[in-house]
Amino acid sequence: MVQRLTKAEEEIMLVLWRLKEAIVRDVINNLADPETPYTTVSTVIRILEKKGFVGHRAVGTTHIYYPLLSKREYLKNYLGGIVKNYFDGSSSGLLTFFARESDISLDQLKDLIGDVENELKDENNNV
Amino acid sequence: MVQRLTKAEEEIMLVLWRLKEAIVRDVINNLADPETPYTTVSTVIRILEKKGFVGHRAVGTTHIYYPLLSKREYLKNYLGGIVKNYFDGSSSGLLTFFARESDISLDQLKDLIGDVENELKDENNNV
DNA sequence: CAAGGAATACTAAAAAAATAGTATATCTAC
DNA sequence: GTAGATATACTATTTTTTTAGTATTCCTTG
Repeated sequence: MVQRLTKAEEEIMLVLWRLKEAIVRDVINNLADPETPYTTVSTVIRILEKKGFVGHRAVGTTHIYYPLLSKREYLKNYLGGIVKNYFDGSSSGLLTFFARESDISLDQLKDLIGDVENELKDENNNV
Repeated sequence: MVQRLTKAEEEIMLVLWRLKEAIVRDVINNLADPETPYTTVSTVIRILEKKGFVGHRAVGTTHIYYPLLSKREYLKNYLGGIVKNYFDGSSSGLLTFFARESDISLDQLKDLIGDVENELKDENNNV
């Protein structure tokens, strides 16, 4: 099972997921604090690489980093853990909580279900 | 904004949320590993207390601990952070992802929406 | 080809988290 | 009231995370 990202790791992974691939400089430019020292970011990326979250290919002297674990896969695990720990493993438990606590309105919720319904149908037809 | 729980803290908070209140021994007995040394658990609880997640009242020499932050409140923040970071702040984004990736079926989803709808209506009538 | 710039590697150290031992206080049972 | 059990406080160590400085390599440009 994939381990959880730390705060610093998460921020960097979010950038990598967004950019698909990036050199350290790109990552820094996309952080909340672009003043973060180069070496700080570089270190965290190398830790991510050691943990298997990130890979790289070398182009000359620079490394182009990219996620080895997709955001989707990570999220699936992450949310799965939350469902397991906070909702007794009940997916519908999370959904109910979410519907009630989020700022989403009932109408939006209904519309959304329609969308989801359509998407799921499409997916089924494709298989 | 409430900070995120660490792994060890989370496991203990989940027990406290479940038991409503507990002494250290009760917490230990409800951990995945009930062999965890007393002092280890005690230390984490005292850290949780320092951070404001937990309070206690003394009865003789023992402390009865209880959550100061409800599971609901914590989850709201926690999921809110996930929505913000992973779904561009879009609640419906999480919902769609969740509906597609979880093992919940479309029919279950529809039933569930009905339930949520009813619950939301009830809540509105009460206000 | 030498100087400067840009990149990563190496190293390190502070801070936080996780784990746990020892000391001390207090209740209980005799 | 003393022995034993039980509880927390205090202290400490290891590991992980976070942050960042210095060294080195390599490309580029004049």
